[in-house]
Amino acid sequence: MKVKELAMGAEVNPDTVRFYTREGLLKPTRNPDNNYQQYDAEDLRRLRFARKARQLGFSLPEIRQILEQADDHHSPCPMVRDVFQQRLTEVEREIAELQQLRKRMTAALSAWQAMPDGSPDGHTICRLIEHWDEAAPDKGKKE
Amino acid sequence: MKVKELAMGAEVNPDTVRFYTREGLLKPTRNPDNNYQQYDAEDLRRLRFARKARQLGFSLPEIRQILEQADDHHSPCPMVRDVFQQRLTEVEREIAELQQLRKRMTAALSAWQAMPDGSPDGHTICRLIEHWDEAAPDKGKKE
DNA sequence: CTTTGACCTGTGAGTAGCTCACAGGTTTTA
DNA sequence: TAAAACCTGTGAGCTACTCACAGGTCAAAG
Repeated sequence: MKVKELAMGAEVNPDTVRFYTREGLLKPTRNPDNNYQQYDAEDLRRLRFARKARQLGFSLPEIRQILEQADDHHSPCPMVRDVFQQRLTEVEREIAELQQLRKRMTAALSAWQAMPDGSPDGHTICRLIEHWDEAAPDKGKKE
Repeated sequence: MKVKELAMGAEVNPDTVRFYTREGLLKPTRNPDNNYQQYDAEDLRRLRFARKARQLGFSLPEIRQILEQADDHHSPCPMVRDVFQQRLTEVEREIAELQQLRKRMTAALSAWQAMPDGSPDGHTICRLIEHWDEAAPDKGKKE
């Protein structure tokens, strides 16, 4: 298979195929006639695997590690479980953080309803922002 | 004020001060003796403003625009309200997306409880991932 | 058989918002 | 007076792609 064929087979951008190849996730051979990359069914499996793993939140280095373990005939599954658990924890942290942010934002919005716009006066730029955490006293210590 | 002093005043990394200066958010003068950047109270206000706006999810270009409007003696507040509303919408979309992801992840995790690890056999790399969306039939079409 | 268009190649830049590293100049402290 | 701490600008690194570029290759149409 050539780049575009592989890309279509996994429904990704051909540039992504090239990128993954550069990154060492795919290891095509070469057609000695024209120097084109030659991918096979195994590469298609790897690419599809990589895409699914990405959707599950694995990073490219993690995916590369998993593929390398599989290449060495070790089961990558224990590692997959492990990394996956960590990712889940992190996703939950991100959700909590965003919900916190949304809370602060809606609080700020409703506090702003009552506030006039005002022009910059050399001391303040826009009161809405400069005083938003007083209006929404939920301390947003990020991270 | 010099870079580090301003940075401490707003509790940011000195490199962030330099970066914001490069980006045109801060406009220090120069000390002709040694060519050092000279910041004043106005810059401190701008920097603090920028940091608060970042916490609220404004991008640097947006913040620059707001500051420029204020420099022109126009009230930036209507724009602030507008961009802010958009950001809130986006934050809510991000939350929904992450919750969707978490749902898929927890579904996958519980499906994996029952599955053995297995070694790569030339057809599969790690069943956990390759079959995860069959186990968790919630189609995750990522936008 | 030649042209045209679609494909291939590698490389480098762009995305956001910093953060860090580097090499060299200045100021402060011991 | 010398070391430590700061300043300067510039450039790279982080993520996971995506796109642009210049030049080589190949299939079908004229």
